[in-house]
Amino acid sequence: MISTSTIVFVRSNMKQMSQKTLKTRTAILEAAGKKLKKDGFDGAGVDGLAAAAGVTSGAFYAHFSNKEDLLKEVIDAYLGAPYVRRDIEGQEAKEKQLKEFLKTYLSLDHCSSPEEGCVMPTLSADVSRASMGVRKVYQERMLNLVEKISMVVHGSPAKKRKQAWSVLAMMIGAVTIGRALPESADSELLM
Amino acid sequence: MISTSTIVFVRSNMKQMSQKTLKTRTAILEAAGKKLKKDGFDGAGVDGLAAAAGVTSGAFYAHFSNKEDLLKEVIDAYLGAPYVRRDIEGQEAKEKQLKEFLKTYLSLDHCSSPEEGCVMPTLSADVSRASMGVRKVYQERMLNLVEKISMVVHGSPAKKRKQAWSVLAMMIGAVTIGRALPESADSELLM
DNA sequence: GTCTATAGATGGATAGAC
DNA sequence: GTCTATCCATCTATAGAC
Repeated sequence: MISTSTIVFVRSNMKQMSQKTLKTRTAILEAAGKKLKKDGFDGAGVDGLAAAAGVTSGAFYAHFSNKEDLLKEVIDAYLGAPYVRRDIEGQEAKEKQLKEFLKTYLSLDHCSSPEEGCVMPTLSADVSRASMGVRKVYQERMLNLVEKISMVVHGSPAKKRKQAWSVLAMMIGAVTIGRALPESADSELLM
Repeated sequence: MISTSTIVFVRSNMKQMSQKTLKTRTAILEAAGKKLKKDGFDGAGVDGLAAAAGVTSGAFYAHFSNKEDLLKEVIDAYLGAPYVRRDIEGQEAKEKQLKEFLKTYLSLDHCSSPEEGCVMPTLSADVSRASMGVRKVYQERMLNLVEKISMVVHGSPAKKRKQAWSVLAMMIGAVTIGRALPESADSELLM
């Protein structure tokens, strides 16, 4: 199976591109991705997204066909990417890692910096208003995450998946609420 | 204590207004609120919000000082309003009502119609980007909900509140995910 | 591939007639 | 209080120079 960090840059339908081109594309993807998470899909303009990467809209449209295309690629590249590692062996070690993961995820730090944080709490509502192409990629990444999380929890296969979905839901909901509340009123909400 | 349905319309800082004025204001609040939930704060324009209530932007600005003011009032009026009733007596009846409530909340129906549904999943991300005034009202309404939910669950007072927050988080997260996924891929996510 | 410049549409908000 | 009309800023996307 191909790793997440690879599939970000190499897709079957992607034309050959030079190292420099790839570098610019990646820079836009990263900087614009942060801005997208911070300001929301409709809150960020293409000019601003491009400027975040130190380029102008002309360069932007050389790499992405439109703003929604960027959203799709951001989700494909970053949704759940850094959080769950596959290389950990043993049930106990996996559970420990999930707990560590949750502790980081449900933290004031994560709430304070949406631009650095997870894609799900900030962009899921935008995905629900986006085209089917975006939602398909979202689904693909989410199912990937669910599969990984369900490998850690207990119960029958169906129960495990259901619980994995619940864990994901709680993560997204908690961070969403934590960010909407003023200051650190969420001390009892987080872990 | 004053009831939610009353506080919607009568606030201490609100000037006296005729029945007709109040009726128009309420119509905008309701119709524009639905549109806000459907399209997001930045996705809905003032013209469109007004048009949803059958008026124009001129009328809109006679009732709300700006778009963010509408967001604040929508949250004040609708966040959690119809879901938890206070008039139910007895622990058992309360638990039963919470279960019924959750069943409705975590349903395909709720996911399919954001404009008719709860404010939290659609507008929380927008609140986190809004001014402190909006976030304060959001906090007020959320604490109100948490208090009601914590009256139903079990454990020590601190534990009860913590669990109430968890329930809320899961509700918001589940509906958010359910709406972002394509079609009914969320059969195992919902209840 | 990236820039500047711009087209064309829409955004929030105000002014003045009624 | 509500309308029409409008100002001005910003938006998405494209065109043409380099």
